Amino acid sequence: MSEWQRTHTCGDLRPTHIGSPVTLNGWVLAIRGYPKQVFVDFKDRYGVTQVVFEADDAEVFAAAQALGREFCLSVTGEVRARIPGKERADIATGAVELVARSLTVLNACPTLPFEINEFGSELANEDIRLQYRYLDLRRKSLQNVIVLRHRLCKTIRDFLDARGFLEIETPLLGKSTPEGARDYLVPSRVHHGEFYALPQSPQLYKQLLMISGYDKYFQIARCLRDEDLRADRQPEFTQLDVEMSFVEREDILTLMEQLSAEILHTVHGLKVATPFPRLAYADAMVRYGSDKPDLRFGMEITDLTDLAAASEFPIIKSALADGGVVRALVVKGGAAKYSNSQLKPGGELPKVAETFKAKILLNAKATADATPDLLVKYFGDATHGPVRERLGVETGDLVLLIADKESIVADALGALRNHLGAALKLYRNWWDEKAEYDATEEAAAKKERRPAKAFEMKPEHFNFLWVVDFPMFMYDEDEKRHVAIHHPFTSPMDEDFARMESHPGECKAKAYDLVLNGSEVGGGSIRNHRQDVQSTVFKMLGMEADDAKARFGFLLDALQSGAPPHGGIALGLDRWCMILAGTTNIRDVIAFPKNKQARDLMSGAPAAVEPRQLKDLGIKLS
RNA sequence: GGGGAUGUAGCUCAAUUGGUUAGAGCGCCGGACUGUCGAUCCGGAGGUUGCGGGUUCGAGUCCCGUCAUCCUCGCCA
Repeated sequence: MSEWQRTHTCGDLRPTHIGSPVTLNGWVLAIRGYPKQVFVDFKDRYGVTQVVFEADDAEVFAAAQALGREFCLSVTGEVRARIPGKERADIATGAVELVARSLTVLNACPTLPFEINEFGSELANEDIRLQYRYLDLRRKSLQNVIVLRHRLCKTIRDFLDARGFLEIETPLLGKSTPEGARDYLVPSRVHHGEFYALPQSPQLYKQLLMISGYDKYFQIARCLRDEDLRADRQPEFTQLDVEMSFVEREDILTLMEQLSAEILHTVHGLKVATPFPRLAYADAMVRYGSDKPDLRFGMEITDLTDLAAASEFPIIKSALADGGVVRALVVKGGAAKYSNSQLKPGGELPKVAETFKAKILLNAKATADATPDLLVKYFGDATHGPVRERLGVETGDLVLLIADKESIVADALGALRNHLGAALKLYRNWWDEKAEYDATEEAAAKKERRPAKAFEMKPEHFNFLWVVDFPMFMYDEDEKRHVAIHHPFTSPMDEDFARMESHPGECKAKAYDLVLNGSEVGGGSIRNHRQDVQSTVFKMLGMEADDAKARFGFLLDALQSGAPPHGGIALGLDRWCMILAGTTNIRDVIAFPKNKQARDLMSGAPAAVEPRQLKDLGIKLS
């Protein structure tokens, strides 16, 4: 054993170790120099131990003078009790300290480009932290997330393994199937002019595994999509991919409910109630303006189209004449919370509606002295009463209305509902509550030198919902054809098999989404295991028979070779991690993420390559 | 691809209507301090205000362009 190899971690030492010789390896967190001692807070991912270098040992004392923050060290010495009254209850090793007898600097560290500690000072800009990701990852809170992610994956693997699932790897180099997202392409050196595609998901392979008889499959799979990024989107992301044979929708939903409950229990010690509520897509869109509604708060949307039929108000009249709808949100007690300037065009709320293409956001305050009464103006003398009744308007409420195309009304009111829910604190993210709690509790604990009492999460912080009964197709105005709402391998409902071609807009799919706190955290479907049904779906998506054969011939052939009924789901692991870890930034849950421009700021990827490499590939840049 | 925000010291941020030599905290360097607690006290170094152009007697500040980063809509079967 090398002399520098550790006997314990920086989180291990306790009073029982007093008198023992130990060696610790780790990094310098902080140095406090005195004439007679140097104190070093010594850390690794397990904890922090105070190391003392004493002046009577001239050699180590001199060496300690030269230390800097984030140096990597090996320290050998003796564990001793801290002098009475100097113990610290707030750190695990606080009763003892290590007296250094020898010091090995394993590696020095230059002046830090940013503050690694997240203590007091604000975090540096993300781009500089991404550039030095290896330093940023030394931050305790990032380490916690990385550990949580491991715990999540381990829980999933154990859960599925215990139920007979096999984890099977599928290829990274596959065939481009230009339906849906853009593929990342990989040029073939052996076959000039030909390309592999990196998988957007293992969808086809897992279906083929079902056909091969591996009836319970899962994979924690990397998926790649060459699309523009968002705060919650990376070019490569991870899915828990699951597929089962001889199952129906309920089997998948039940399994995922059990898995979700198991995850919450293992990761956060919470017991969430199952089964999860279910909501039909159509209801979700009308009542919440979203296919992934956040049900931690109410504020449902109310349809007023029928009552608006006689309206003479120009905006409503023209919207209805164009086949549109009129729907409203009631903000309880909102009349006093939103000023007229926040409500007029360009104000806070209309801006939200405008983002989602709504031409105008109508409002009406229900106050005792409201003159003119805008609901009368919008709906007329005869109808404003029934409108008021249906909305349940009370004095002090604010009514927000949009009259427009149905999809616009749903999107805009759905966005407004989310905006209002956040602005009026109708729901709280657990991490926001925790931040408030920590700000007071940790400060108090620090002052009193006691361990901070941990914030307690509740099962109610995690609101699960299934959205089911999605439509099969959606007409794409730009492409002038139907596109699959889920994906083209999804099975229509049994009763819709026969009318896919005659009434595509009315067909529903055996698809389902798992929603957690207003985030889509999973999506799946029962697949087409009959070749004729699959062929019809392709046809409906505008694929000619030979086109379908060229792209998916292997699947169509396989479906005729004893394909069992099958279905599955994919959970967005990164998003799960975000919600469990309490962040809205996907980069916080990935060890080495890309930035918004899909660049790795640390390595510099993507980057130009040697002309020789291009020549090998037969590629000329224009 | 559209909209928005930001860019000033190693880091986080100031700098009045366009007006002296661009400041502070943290970090860094040096010193002090007999047990500290991600210290404290004293001193010091550190800037082509992202880059390029323009307006002006004078630009961190105004204008044009450009680059970078983030947020957002489109997009993401």
